[in-house]
Amino acid sequence: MAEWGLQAIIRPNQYDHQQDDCFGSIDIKKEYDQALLFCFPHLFENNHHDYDHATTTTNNMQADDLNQLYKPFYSVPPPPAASADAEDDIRINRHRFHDPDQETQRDQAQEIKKFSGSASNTSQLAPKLKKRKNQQKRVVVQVTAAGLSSDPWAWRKYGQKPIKGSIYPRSYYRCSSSKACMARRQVEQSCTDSSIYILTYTAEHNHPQPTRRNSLAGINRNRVKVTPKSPTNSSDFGKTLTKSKGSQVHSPTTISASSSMEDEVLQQSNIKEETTFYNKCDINQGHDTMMMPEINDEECMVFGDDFFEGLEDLGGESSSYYSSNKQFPNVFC
DNA sequence: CGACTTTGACCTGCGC
DNA sequence: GCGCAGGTCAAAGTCG
Repeated sequence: MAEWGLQAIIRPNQYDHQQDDCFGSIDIKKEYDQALLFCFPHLFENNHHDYDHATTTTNNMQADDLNQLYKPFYSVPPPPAASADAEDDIRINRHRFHDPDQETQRDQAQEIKKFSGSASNTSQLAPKLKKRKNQQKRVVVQVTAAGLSSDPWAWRKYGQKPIKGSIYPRSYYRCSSSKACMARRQVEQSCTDSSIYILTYTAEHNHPQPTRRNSLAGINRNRVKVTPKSPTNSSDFGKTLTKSKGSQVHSPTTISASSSMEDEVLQQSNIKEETTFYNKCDINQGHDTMMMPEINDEECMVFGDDFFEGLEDLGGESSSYYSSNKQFPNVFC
């Protein structure tokens, strides 16, 4: 993973196993749970009667569990349940749920370690982390193009920046449902696999999930079909980026507007998502697979800051494996 | 007219 | 303090 700042990838159907061996004390399950709740909370709504788990006979999730799960991400009650179809299809490993209070305490402890711990320890074990001081807890999700349009929240773009080390710019979105909502989303395209987009969610929504997206007004604009032109290097791309008014650049932004493939994805998904955003949670036989909505097995990887920090400590061995093989070692699975 | 995208400028944190 | 890089602002233009 030469240029990609994100140093780790994990597949949702694989992280269940052996992650303790791979990542020590890093709680990957926790990150994954958080990401799912953060981005796709409706997956957890009123579906407890359908939750399934391959290794237990208990299918019921207590209401208290759900309340606990929502705490970190909602200041208001969750919206009504998703469609019955979605309910039928959703399968969630109950063992992935966790106690957010414990999580909060652990996060705080980690933060304390991170910023007030021994400098010698951290500097020796890992390269200096370039973290913004006010950086909030964030959740990183990898999705494909379809996954981009599967987000039920209404996002409004407020900026785009070329990112050092990446040939693709990063787009910045804020929640447009409510002006007071501090939720943010960053979208950038993976350097190693242009079909993968990295979504980074920060802050949390302070309002219920919209039943309809109110951000569709601009989604059909700029539908000038231009063959995506992959920039050859960062500097070239930067020029293109800043001079591209009127000409589309293949970027996380224009992807939603100009790519023909994305056009189709969006047009189809825009229709579907008003009734049901998430109807494809799947279980592979024998595997405990939690599918992101409308995202295939290969399309979704979720992880958080703690995860990356742990990997940095590991020296990037795992990430180099992915960059060279585009596959995940079994040790991740 | 309202909501959107685009994009240059500006702000802020961090390393040196 | 300076420079770099990430993040945000806001004006301008577009679209339904």
